[in-house]
Formats: sequence, C-alpha cells, structure tokens
Amino acid sequence: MALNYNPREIEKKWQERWARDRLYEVREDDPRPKWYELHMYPYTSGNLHVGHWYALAPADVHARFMRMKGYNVMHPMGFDAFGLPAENAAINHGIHPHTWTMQNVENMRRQLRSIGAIYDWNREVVTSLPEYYKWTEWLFLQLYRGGLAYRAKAPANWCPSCQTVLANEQVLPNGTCERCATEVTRRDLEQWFFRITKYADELLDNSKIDWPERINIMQRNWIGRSEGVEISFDIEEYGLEEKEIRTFTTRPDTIFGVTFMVLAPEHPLVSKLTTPEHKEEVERYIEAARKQSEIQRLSTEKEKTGVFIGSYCVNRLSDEKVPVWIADYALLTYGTGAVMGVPAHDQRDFEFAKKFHIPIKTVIAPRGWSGEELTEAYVEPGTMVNSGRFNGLSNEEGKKAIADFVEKESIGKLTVSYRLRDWLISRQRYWGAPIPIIYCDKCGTVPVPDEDLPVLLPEDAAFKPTGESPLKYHQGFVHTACPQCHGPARRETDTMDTFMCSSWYFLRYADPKNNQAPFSKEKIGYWLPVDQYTGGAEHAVMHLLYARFFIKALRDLGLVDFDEPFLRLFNQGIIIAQRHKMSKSRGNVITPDPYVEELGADVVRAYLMFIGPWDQGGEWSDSGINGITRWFNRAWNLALSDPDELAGRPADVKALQELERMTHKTIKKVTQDLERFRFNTMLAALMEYSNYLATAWESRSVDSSAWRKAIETFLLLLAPTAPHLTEELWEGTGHPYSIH
RNA sequence: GCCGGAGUGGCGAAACAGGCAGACGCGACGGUCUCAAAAACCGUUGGGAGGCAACUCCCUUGUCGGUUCGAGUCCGACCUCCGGCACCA
Repeated sequence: MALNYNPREIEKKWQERWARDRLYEVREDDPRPKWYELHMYPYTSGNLHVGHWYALAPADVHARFMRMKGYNVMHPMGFDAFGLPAENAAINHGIHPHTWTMQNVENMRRQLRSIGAIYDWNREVVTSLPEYYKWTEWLFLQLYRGGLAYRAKAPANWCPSCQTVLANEQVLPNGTCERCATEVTRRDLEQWFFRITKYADELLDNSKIDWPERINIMQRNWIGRSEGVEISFDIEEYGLEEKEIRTFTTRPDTIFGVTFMVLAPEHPLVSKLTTPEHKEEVERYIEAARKQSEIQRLSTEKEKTGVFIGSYCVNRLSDEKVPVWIADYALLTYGTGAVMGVPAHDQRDFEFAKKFHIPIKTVIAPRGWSGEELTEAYVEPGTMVNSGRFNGLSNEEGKKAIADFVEKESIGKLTVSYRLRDWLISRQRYWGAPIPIIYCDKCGTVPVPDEDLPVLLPEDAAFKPTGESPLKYHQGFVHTACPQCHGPARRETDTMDTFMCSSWYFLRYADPKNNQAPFSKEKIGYWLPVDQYTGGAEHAVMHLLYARFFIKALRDLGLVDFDEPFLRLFNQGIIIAQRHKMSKSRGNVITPDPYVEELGADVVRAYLMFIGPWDQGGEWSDSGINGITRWFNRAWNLALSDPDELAGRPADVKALQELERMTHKTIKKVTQDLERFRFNTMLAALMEYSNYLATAWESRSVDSSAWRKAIETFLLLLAPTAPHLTEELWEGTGHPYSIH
C-alpha cells in the first residue's frame, strides 16, 4: 500500500537523532520521580518474531506514556542467554553455544532497535557472559551460606539408549526419547535445591502487590497450602529401625474409615516392607511407575493401579490392621509420600478399593443414611459413625477432636502441607552458569571463595550426549585444589537452571557495569522495586514465583530492603499462529521484519495494539494492517493541512464548543486506556477523534487557532504509539524538538 | 487429568458498574474519479419479515437450564479452544 510519507526514511532519521541526543539514557540524579518499567527479557532464540513484537511494542508504549507524564523512566532490555536451545544448536549444527548465542544477540539487537523503543542500551545484560554469571554464582553462594541451598537426590528423565538426561521437552508425549524413540525412565541423581518452601506462607501473601487476580489464584493453587494432621500408623511388628508410617491427611475425621495404606512407589519404606513373595511384582510395578510422567500419574481419569506389598500397619485409633499397598497416585513429593486409604470418603481411594476388592467402611453418615452401601465416595459433611468414642459428633467437630486426641497421645500432630516443592536448580548440561561448589574428600562441600569467581565455563567442553554433565569430562575443569586444605578436589559439574539468571536480572539493570558487586545498594535503592512489570502469563507460576522467592531470600540476607520485586504486573496474551504459540520448535514463527521494512515500525506497533485486548492475545493475521496504514496516511494529511486556510472565517461557537468537548473526551479516554493497557480501544478513540477532525476540516467550521490546538493534542496522544510519525509531524507543524 | 483463561456479525473486536448488542477497523457490495486498473474518496453492510417511503416487527452474544422488571455481563451444568503443570523459556 502506498504511503504519503516514507517510514523507512523518517524512522531511521529519528532513531539516529534520539540515539545521538541520548534521549533515552537515564540517570539516578534526575529530579523527576523514578519509574521502573520492565518487560520480560527475550530468550536468545535467533529472531524476534511477531510474538515478541506483540509483547514489546505495547510495553514500550506504556513506558513512553509514563515518560510523557513526567517520570524518569528506566525501560531496559537484555537477553536471557543460557539454556537448552543453544546447546541443541551445538549438538545439531556444530556451532559453539557461545557463538550461536552472540550471533542471535547481535541480530536481535538490530531487530529491537527497529521497534523504536526507549530502551537504554547502556544497561543491557547478557546472562551468558562472565561479567553477568559471575554474580549469578555469587548469589548462589549467598543463598548457600544462608542455608537456603542444599543437596538431595531427585529423579531426572533418563534415556537408557542415549545415556543422557532429557528435559521434559525432549520426551515425546508417548513417553519416549525424541532422538531415539527409546522409552524414557527416571533416574535418581544428587542435585541442588533452593528452599523456596521456607517462604511458602509469605509467597501466599499478595497484599503488597497489584497483580491480575488470575495470576494470584494460579500462584495460590500452585503453592497449595492445606492444613491437616500428620498421623502415624504402627509397623513395630516388623522390627525395623522405623516404627511407623507417617501419613498426612486433611480429613482426620475419617481415620476410622481407613481400610488400606498406600505408599508412593519411591517411598523408602517400600523395600523394607515388601515380603519376599511380593518382591517381583512390586519391583515390576516400581519400574513401570518410573516411566510415567507426573501428569499421567495424577490423572483422575485413568484406571487405578497398585500392588499389595505383603505387609500391614496398625491404625492406632481403631487398632485395626490394614494392608500396605503401593500405587502411582501417591507422590513422594507431596505430604509424607503415604496416603491413608479411606475409600468411603475419598473418590480416588474409592475407585482403588473397588478395583482391588478392599472393604469400604462408612464413617461419616450422610443425612438419613441407614447403612446402605455407597455408590461413590461421600465427601459432604455428616455425622460420625463406626468411629468409637467419636460417634455422634459432626465431622467438623470430629476433625478437631481427633486432631487433639492424636496430639495428646503422640500419634500425630497438626501440620501444614504444601503442594509447592523446593526448587531444583541443577542441570546436567553445559550451557548454564556453573554451580560454584568444590567437593573435597577431607573438607566435604566447599564453596568457591568470592575472589575465585567466576568459575568460568570452559570453552572446549564436549557437548555430545555422554551420560553425564558435559563438564564432568573436562579434566581441566573438574580437577582443582580444595580452597581450604589445598588438597586435590573436584568441581561440581552441573550448571544452574536458567530461571536462576532471570530471578535477579532486573536488579542488574540498575547497576549493569558494577564489577565489585552484583549491584550497589544506592542504585538498587533508587530504582527498585520494579514499578510495572509486563510479560507473558505463561510465566505465572514459575519465573514469577521464583523471582519473588529470590527477592525475599536476598532481603533476609541483607542484600536488598524490599519484599516484592514487581509491584504491578500486567500479562499480555499470546499471539498464536496456526492455533499455537509461536515457537521455533513448532515452526510457526512469523517474522515482523518485512512488515516493518515496507510499512514502518509505527504501523506494526499500532496494528498489534489494535488487534484486541492486550491481555487476551489473538491469532496473527495481516488482513487488517491496511486499516492502520490508511489511518496514518489520513492523519498525515490532516496534520499538515494549512491552518491559514481557516483564518478569517467567522467562528462557529457551537462547533468550537463541540470540538473542545470532543478533545477532552478523547484525552480522558486515551489516558485511562493507557493506564489500563487497553490499547485497542485507545486507538479506536483516536480514530474517532481524527475522523471528527476530518469532518470539522471539511466543513471549515472552526478557526485556525482551535485547529492548531486540536492537531497538537492529537499528535501528543498518538506519540507513545507512533513515536517516529508524530515526531516528524511535530516538527512539520512548527513545534520544537522533541514531542517526546 | 489438575490449575487458570477465552468463546459476540463474513473477520479482528466494542459494550469498563445488570440497562439501546455490534463502537472502531478489516473484508464484501454499490458509486465517484480513470481509456482501464490500482490508490483515494462517498455510500451500504448481523439474520429474517413487512412497507413507495421516513420506518415497523421478529430473531441473535458456544450449548442447556436458572436468578432478575431487565442477562453478552450474575448462578449451575456441559461443549470447544488456548496457556501452565516444576528440565522449553
């Protein structure tokens, strides 16, 4: 489509001018109030696609809006550069991950510049560079010293044929390896964790943050706090070191209805309690469970499976002996890894008991119940029956009475259980920040001293899958001297989860060049916390929760003095193409570059904003982009209409009043919509306004000064959306540089 | 499966607090301009019925049911699609 103006020329011109004038570099000694507007940094996947633009351009519009409102706005940009795709590129194409990453950074910088955003490039961070990951390592050590990092065994996906650990993404939906189609199993490895569960209750508190309710709900459900009782079942008769099986339940009132016990297949007591005649079957079952994903295991749809392991435990309240089973619906990671089976009052237990012909004992009577068999679990309130001395209580009273009783008798205790698990940060991969830990036979686990940081990633490690972390085979890396006794020692060869890098990058933007510390307290004190964070809702429970945890941990370590990293959050939706999120692996990526080249960044910015509500995303189609081009063309002509043509006309008082009313209505609407990220209706209002102005021009009903004022207002309101076009027109209508 | 969202004309959508459904745009159709086309501009455009006409009537917000004087909006059940589910980031 033909344009009345040349976007390529004017966009280049103004971008160069803004850069030359350092218009968007920000400082801490600025008298204006600060505003930290942050968008989630992109992963260095190679190209910015339409999905990135959809996220970044409107975020910049909001940042520009705050800037025009008189704030000292920092709107930084950087790159999330460690991770699996770089390593895959190395394996598949023989390019070093560093080379691949930096090529992508180079290309993405160029694309990012074309958006016309107010990024202060002096503050850029690239997480895979030593000057950044030195501090990622340093922060790991702070958490380690603060008792928030620990090592424990945890399962990882394992391909027996490739002899390698697989990411979940590398396991096909049918449970096989994406490279060789071998069935994937799980293997226990010693791995590092962060104690995020210590902060579970504080993370539940969202009173200090202004976030979308749906994100708060997702985080709350993810943390999954439930109050209940830990109750022990007796296994003394087996003469083991362990005398009891500990279970967690939120329904102590149903304790007399327990007719079986279910352990997670991975539970440490399983091998000890399995009798010889059940051994073979139990081992087969455990093997099968290791091949199931957690999603499969927790499906309430699939038929229950399990095996009896040959032993019994005793319910200390009823003195009843119940059989011990294992079943994959019990998870070692939740509660105590043991579930007391109450088929009458839990649907999963009910289905399990039905399938394996285990008795079902009703202990909470529905109203009007006269002893008939249940056809499904009864989970509503009722009266306790078959429960010894507790008969006749309402089940709510019973909950409390039984909890008191087990506490008094030392059979159990009131406790709180969380669905949230500690954060596993170990990755058996090359392309990540090394975990700065040394293992010494004499001194044990020794942190790398600060002065030896960073532990550099060796450039010449092998990336081919070998069955271990690539670094394990790099002799020069592994073998080192113990910092304490100077004897021979080995380095940790796992690297850190990339979510670790993204849990503090927003702090580094405040002080990106600091080589004495990750950040200075003064600069953090000025800029942080982030006033407005924007990014995809797909990060609702992982990145956003990890970052919150990280800040709380740093606060308790005395490194920062605020509680929440992101005060306000807005999640833009996802642009889909061919019904799915755009991703390189899916191959449905659409590049904006040709549209930017032909129609200009301003048109692409405005079009993406006009598609629909920003938080809902949408399907990319280029069919409507002409509408924006036409509108900008009309706006161009309108703004450059010669106001002198209106000079000397008799003022039509009514028309002037109406123009004024329309102007104020539009200002109000545009301001409110920008505050709430309602970009689509903001643009609709501006279109209505320009249509109105066109009619006013045609009828020559207003005078030249009113006209000048109206055009000025229009350009100011459009400026955050179309920074280049409005800058050009601002100059063209005789205003001093710059509109921004 | 579990958690969180979404579903409105041919298409993207609007209706922000329960009060005229479809703003703004795309597309389509008709017209102006042109040798012709493109562009631009003007007009029409949810579906159906009636009227020469100004206009009038009926239907319509995924499905079914409910609350209400009144429901796209609130409640219940269901269907479909999207995001996340702890090693993609």
